[in-house]
Amino acid sequence: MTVFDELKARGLLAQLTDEEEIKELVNNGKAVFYIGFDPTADSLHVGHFMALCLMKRLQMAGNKPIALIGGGTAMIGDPSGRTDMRSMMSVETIDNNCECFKEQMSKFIDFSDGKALMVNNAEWLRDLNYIEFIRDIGAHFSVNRMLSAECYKQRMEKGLSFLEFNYMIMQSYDFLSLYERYGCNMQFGGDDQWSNMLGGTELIRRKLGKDAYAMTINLLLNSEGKKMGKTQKGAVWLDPKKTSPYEFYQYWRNIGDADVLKCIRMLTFIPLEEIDKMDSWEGSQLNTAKEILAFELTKMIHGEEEATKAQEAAKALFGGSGNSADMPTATLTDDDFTDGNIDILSVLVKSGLVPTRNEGRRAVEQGGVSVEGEKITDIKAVFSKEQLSGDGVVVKRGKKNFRKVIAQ
RNA sequence: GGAUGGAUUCCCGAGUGGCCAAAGGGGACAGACUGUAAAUCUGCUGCAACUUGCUUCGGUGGUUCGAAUCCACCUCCAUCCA
Repeated sequence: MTVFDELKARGLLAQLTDEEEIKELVNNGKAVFYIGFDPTADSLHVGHFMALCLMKRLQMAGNKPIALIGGGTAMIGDPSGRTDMRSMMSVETIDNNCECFKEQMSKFIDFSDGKALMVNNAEWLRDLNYIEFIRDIGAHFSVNRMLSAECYKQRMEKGLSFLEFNYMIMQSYDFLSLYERYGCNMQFGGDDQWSNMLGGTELIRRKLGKDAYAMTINLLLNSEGKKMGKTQKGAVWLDPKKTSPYEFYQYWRNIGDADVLKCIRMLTFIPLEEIDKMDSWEGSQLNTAKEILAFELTKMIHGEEEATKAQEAAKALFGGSGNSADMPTATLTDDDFTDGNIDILSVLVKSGLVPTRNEGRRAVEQGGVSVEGEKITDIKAVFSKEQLSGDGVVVKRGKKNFRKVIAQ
């Protein structure tokens, strides 16, 4: 099976400027393509992961990826898919984020021997001369046309600043620059980037009279049409310091039935034949599929060892088997005890299971807290230091949140 | 630059002098049911104490025994006119 067909079969492809041409280039390893990443945070998240996978797949097929870090475009902020304006980031934050991105990407994509490139568009964007730029590039854009783009339409209701309006032009200019500098002939990205990407292919045609291509991949949406990879606490990060391997594992383990197979197809490298077999699974059998998904992804991001640990911890908690050594742990120090004792609310707060004592109180009152499997019903329950020493105790809030608490 | 409307707790949105920690909905959280899913039902949703304090309604001052509610100024946003 060719790369192109595989991408298609996995349901990744969304829109393409020229299917035949792209197929040809990609299958023969002749594509030099770029994917842009805006450094809006100090870690990549699940949303970026799809793009990284795509890069990897194409790289394996002999194509050359360029990871473009948007140190320049981040100065503006992409209005696509947003209803409000992005808050402006300082140059220092942006530069710091760029560094973090670089490091994470290097773990995933092979940049050795020029097999892939990583460039930062700050290089050519930040020093642009306004007048020269608008004469040279701006002249090729029609405002009427830009306004009709879907990404701006949404913002016409809430308001769109001139700053953000320029984002499309910047991204188009990126493509042109990469074409000129590195012979980059393709741009890939999330489907929400479609209009920005078309801007680039058109600019290249107008400016250089050359053809360049664009292709978008489907955004990872759940069955309700919402972007995946977000929780109430925010994005699911790839950085283990921001989202622990266990939390990462749990995110996928808890995915809805309707979304499991789609995710396996789109995100993992499991051969399609195997995935097709899972297609007939239903009911509680899907639970196995979820386990596979969670394990595979955790393995890809955090390595096999961490993935196994996360799985063991999950089994220990939910299945009652497996060992508890790898559970998330909270350590209490002497300062946390008064007269050698600590009350349940303090335990909950100190272990990070609840943010405030009020919430802890509520959790206990509603019967959501247990220690070593024993439900706590009294808000005033107290534990002595001795009880928490040694191996510690497992404290649970709700069904899925727990922490091993150990006194030092 | 001018006119008008607006800014309320995570979000939407009621509240126009005391009965307001603030209706209703959404979301989140907890419980029941389950398959660590979905749907449904119940509870709950500022902080802390345990029935009492404290902090909140864009910002700063003011009026008042008392303000989210009235006044002044400021900031920001939207719409229309230039």
